[in-house]
Amino acid sequence: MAIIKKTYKDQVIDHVYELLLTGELSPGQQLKESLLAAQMGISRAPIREAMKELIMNGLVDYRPQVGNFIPVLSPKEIIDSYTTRGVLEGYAVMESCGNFSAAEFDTLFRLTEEMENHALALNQKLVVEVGGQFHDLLISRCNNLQVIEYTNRLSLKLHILFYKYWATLYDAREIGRRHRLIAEAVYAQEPLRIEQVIREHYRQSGSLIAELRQGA
Amino acid sequence: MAIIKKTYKDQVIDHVYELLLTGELSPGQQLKESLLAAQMGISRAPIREAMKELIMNGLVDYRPQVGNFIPVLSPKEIIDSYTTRGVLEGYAVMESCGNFSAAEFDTLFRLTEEMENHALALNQKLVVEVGGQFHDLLISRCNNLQVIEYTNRLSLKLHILFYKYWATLYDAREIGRRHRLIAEAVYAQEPLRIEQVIREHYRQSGSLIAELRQGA
DNA sequence: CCGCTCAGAGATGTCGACAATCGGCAGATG
DNA sequence: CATCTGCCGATTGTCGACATCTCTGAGCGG
Repeated sequence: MAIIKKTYKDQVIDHVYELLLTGELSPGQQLKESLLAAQMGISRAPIREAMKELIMNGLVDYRPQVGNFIPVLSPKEIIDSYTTRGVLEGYAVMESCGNFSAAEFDTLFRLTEEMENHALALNQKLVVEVGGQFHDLLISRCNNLQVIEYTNRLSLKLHILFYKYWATLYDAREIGRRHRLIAEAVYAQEPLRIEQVIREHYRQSGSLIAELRQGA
Repeated sequence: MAIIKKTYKDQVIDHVYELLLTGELSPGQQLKESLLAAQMGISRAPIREAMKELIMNGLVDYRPQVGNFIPVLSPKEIIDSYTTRGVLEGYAVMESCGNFSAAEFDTLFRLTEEMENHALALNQKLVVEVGGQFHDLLISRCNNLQVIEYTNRLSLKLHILFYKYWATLYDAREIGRRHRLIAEAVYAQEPLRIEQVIREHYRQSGSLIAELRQGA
């Protein structure tokens, strides 16, 4: 078993993730170091450490001498972030599409079906979870660690900030159709098509989320 | 005039950049907080703040409970980093190639010639500087801030870590040829060709630097 | 009524000291 | 001689207090 060391800083990060996912923190809100420190019963030092990491991942906006804020992303910024993820993930998969085994191709298609089924059953939590597995598998064969690092950073940021919108983005059929498109392109091992379809997927998802967020 | 306030943290960052560029810090070496604090006459707190930012930009490797180290990049990691920059920059330019003015196209070709001339005159410092202007101009028309942010981060990291290799990467003719290829692709406004040529440029540059570093 | 000044509150920035943890070395043990 | 164990020095992790900066709004003058 892998033992994991949890420094205070890491616990703070997890705590803020929770606050964001549960909606206790809203965009634009300030994250006050003293308040967080008091709530968690620790000093401000590890809070500040955690803030730096959150800033690095784009989950917190930092204004010098003023404070840390939950970012308020404009529609364009949302689309840009998703588009960028599409660029990175598209490249990662394109570059590594020859590394997949037959079993992994099968898994891709199986996950697609699972997602569609969970969506039909309106089990949105499982849709998101399986969706995560799908994309994790997609980039798992890429050995360009730099690309993977940036991809994962963006992925985390978008997951935390827009988790709640995922469930209602597409209906069940559309979810299946979209991911089948990706899986088929990867299976066909056509680099250009892979990049194109993944980029398009994220660009459209970003646009939809931007609209949803606008309406809300 | 824009007034800029230099917090200690920012000064520490600049200081470490200097140490890296002048070679006073070598890959693998540890950056001890106490030592840096003593040398700069400040406490460890702003040092730690600066470390976080350096870590975020990939200029420092962080090992929990152990310390901060100048990264030792393997040849593959060097190539991966340059490849990733090519992917990001390629997309940025491809996506914004329609936004350039006629004057900016002219500038691109002019900078290319300047680089070649400086290279012929063996003025390597100016080659690097004009090269920076060339690439800054290339991505200046991109309005996807997320892509620009990642591109600039990677750009900074590679600049600081491999500045000293740039000068001897290519001979003068090759520098001219390579950048003319890029400028022409942008001028032609052919998206696919732009991405392809920029990716290839960085992939090859990364490979060469990896070899040079190996030999040294 | 509008705009400026400036003091106060509250936030971040910095400090020096203490605690927790890691890596290596000496010595014990088989 | 090889290996394990426990200690030791050094470095990072955390703390509470103080310094400095920003924002706000009350008061004043035009």
